[in-house]
Order: sequence, then structure tokens, then C-alpha cells
Amino acid sequence: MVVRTRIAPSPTGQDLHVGNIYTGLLNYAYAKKHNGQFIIRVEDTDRERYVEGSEERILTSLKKFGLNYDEGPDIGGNFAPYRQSERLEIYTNYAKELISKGHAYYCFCTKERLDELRKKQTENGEKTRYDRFCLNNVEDSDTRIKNGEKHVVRLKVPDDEKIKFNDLIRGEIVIDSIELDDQVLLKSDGFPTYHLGVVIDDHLMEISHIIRAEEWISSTPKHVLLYRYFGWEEPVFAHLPLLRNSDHSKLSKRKNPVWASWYIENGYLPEAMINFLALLGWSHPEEKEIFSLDEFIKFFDLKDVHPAGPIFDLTKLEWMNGVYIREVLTEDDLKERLFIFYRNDVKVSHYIENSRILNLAKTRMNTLLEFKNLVVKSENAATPNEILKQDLKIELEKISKDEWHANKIFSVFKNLAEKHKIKMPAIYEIFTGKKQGLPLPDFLEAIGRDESFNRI
RNA sequence: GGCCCCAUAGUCUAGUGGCCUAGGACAUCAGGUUCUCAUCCUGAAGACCCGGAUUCGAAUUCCGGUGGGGUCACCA
Repeated sequence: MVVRTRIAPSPTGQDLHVGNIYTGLLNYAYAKKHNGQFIIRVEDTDRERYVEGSEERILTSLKKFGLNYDEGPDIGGNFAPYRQSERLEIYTNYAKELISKGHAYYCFCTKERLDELRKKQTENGEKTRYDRFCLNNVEDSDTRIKNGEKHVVRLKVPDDEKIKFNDLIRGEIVIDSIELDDQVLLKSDGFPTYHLGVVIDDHLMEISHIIRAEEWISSTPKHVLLYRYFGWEEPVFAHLPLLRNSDHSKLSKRKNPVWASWYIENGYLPEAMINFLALLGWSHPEEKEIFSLDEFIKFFDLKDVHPAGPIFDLTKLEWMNGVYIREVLTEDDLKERLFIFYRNDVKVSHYIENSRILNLAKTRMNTLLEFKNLVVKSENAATPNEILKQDLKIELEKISKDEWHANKIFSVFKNLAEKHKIKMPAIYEIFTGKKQGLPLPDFLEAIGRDESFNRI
């Protein structure tokens, strides 16, 4: 069997969501492991929440994180179009097929009636669900539609049937159809709901494995029903654990940075992020913590995914990002990343070229963002001790340009510290505006005599 | 609340009946290296949700609780 996986983001947020990176990563890895294809389909069926530019940012971020897709809205593919808003006719036709088979029906109920119904059911302590008014009472639907009356198409869910499906991660899941409402499939604006769109497109695009988040488990029976009514073969389902906030609730932007761009802007490396995410719900057979995407693909299997929802905790990501900066990336790589990161910051760029500084800095930064703080003098420095400062100048001036070496500089500092009965950090502050940072004599040697004096 | 999913340290996890006096990593703490801060090295502390059952033996199987999460839209 050809393995084809997909993620189906909605352009309703400002960027790619970390949850999508996570799901995307596992979909990508699974497809690649089996020499299959990984596809992006944009599910832009909610025009109320549609965010302009979102799709473009999502696609860009996906590439930044190395999740290169084989088919998608911007690159096309054999199953185009990959944007649901461009496939409306397909959904309408299939909805009609369902109606003619008696598995779906038109509904003309207004939002007001539905709200009223729901309110009443809640008051009576009943399950809130559609009462099938239109199924039972409407006979002239064709003429009403011809007259331009607003309508939706609803799925006719069996009254009482245990619907089963197998989940690769969780085993068999059984849900009784009485738990299911007569789901709207086609909205009154002609757009499909998620449930209709996803089933039709996954089938038409020959998706073999549906790997998505756990939150979809309870609606999977609806999808199973649709596959059955269309007479299509079911794909393999695998529901991934949901990433959580530290209070264990579903990961949200209120409690965590969730946008891909945030991580890039804060100096996290995509490969570190990928490595970190890979370790959520899965572990390397040799208990390795640091490994590449290729290695992940080699060892990954959906069956090994731990079903419990992990807390998305930046602490470990920060450490891991530091490991990538100081151990995984080559010096040239790191330089390049820093140049890109600081491309608009002239104050920083010349420090990046200085290999000595770079090597001093990389042991004390976990993110690219921290580099600047290490090399650029802090603006809000405390007012230095003037006497010490003058003394420092006098002593340093005795060192010629040719002799400007760390050991010379250090001995000046040492003598000065003894004379003034102070500790190193006090001298530190004069040059950097901070009490701690890069080893000062080495740093001063690296930036040179002239700049060292400029900093005093 | 109904239904569904889940349950090893603060966090990510290993563990599929005896190798577990439960292993690794992050974080924490202590010590060492050191011109600050780090890096690095060494060490410490810290967990099988509870109760039954099965078994010679259970973190591991079963049942019941409890706890957490998800879902119940013309949102995905």
C-alpha cells in the first residue's frame, strides 16, 4: 500500500500552530518512513474566521521547519486543487448523492429555532441535538430551494448502532450512534463543514493514514458513517496525544506561545524544535535525546506513540536549543543562522564574523536571541566608579596594540581588583554594562584595543 | 452532566509478569574545574493515582474507584 498522509490546517490563525508542527512532523515522518507522500490541504471553509495571509504564513513556516510537502496548494499535485474553497462543487455533488441515497436531508431550520431548541433541551436536562423537524415535516424541499430559501444538508445518523473503528495508537474505539447529532454537512453558504470536506478529500486524494489530534476521536464515527454511505474504503486512523498547557488543558495561545513565528523570532532553531517535538509521546530506542529528523524517520513508528497528552514545557526545548547551538551546528552553520537572525541589526553583525567571540558566546546562549545580550553593551548600565574607571584606563593604556592579549589584560584587572578591593564583576560592568557574561580579558582581546577603550 | 481517551518523579519518557532495591533526559540541589557567568565533570534528592482480583510473583493482566483531558456548533 502506498502511504499518503496529510495535515489540513485552517487559515484562521496568524501562523502555523505548534500543534500543527507536531502533527505535521509525525505525518511527515510516517510518510517518509514508508516512502510515501506528505500532503498539505488547506481547509478554508470557515469564512467567518478566515484570516488574510494566514495560509501563506503557514506554508512558509512549514518549510522553515523542514516539513517539505509533496503536494499542496502552492505547489500543486495530481489531486489539485488543495484548497477546499476551490472544491465546492465536489462537495455539493457528493452531498446530493447522500440525499438521494437517503443518508442525508435538507434542513431549513433557522439559527433562532435551533438556539431555542437547544435552550429548551438544556432546561429539561436533555441531550442537545437536532430534533429532525425537517426530516419529518418537509416535503417540498426542492421548491423551497428553488425559491432561494436558506438551507443546510444534514447527515441522517442511525438511531441506535455501535459504531466501531480501529485506532493505530489506541486500539478499537466504540461509540454509540445515539451520541451523534444529525451533523450539518453542507452549510447554508454552500461550504462544507469539516466532516464532509475531510472525508471526501481524504478519499479523493487517496490518503491512506489519517494521523490527527485526539480531539477528533469523538467525531470519527461520523466520518466512518460517511465512508460507509459513499461505499469507500476506510483509511487507517491514528489519534495523536494533544499537547497541553502546564495546567493540563489543551495547548492554547493564552497560556503558551503557539505560533511558529514566535519560536523563530526568539532564536529557536527549527531542528531543535523538531527534535524536541519528536520526543513528546515518543522516545528513541536507544534513549537518545539529540537526533536529526532523518534519524527520527528511521526509528519512528506510530505504534510506539504514547497516548497520554504531554505538557508542552519550554524548559527542555531551551536546553536542547542550546545543545544545537554549541554541539550540533557547525561554526559556519551557526554564523549563517546568526547573520539571518540579525540581518537588520548592524550593532550585532560584526561580532558574528569574529570566530573567537562566537565560540566564547555559544557556551552561554540557549537561543540566538541571547547572542546580542552577550556582545552588545547594555544601555542601562549602572554608573561606574569614576576612580576605578580612570585607573583602569591608565593601566590599560600601558598595553600596546601589539601586546593586547588576554593574559596581559587579565593581569591588569587582577592588580586593579586587589588595589581597589573589588571583585571582577565590577570591572565587568564598565565594559558590558552587566555583572556577568563572556570572559572579559578574552572578549576584550577579541574585540581589539580600540573598541575596548570605546566601551569604557 | 452524557460519551470517549488517558494515568511512572515538577516536566518529557524507558519499562509489554521475574533482569525493577523502576532506567535515561530536562529542571532542582550539592561539589569539582574556572578571572564573572556559563560550558564541562561528579554526586544527591525525587515517581509506578487508590482499592480489589488473577498469579509462586504485577509498574506491567483484569475489574472498580479516583483524577486529568477531549468532545457534545451552519469552528476546524
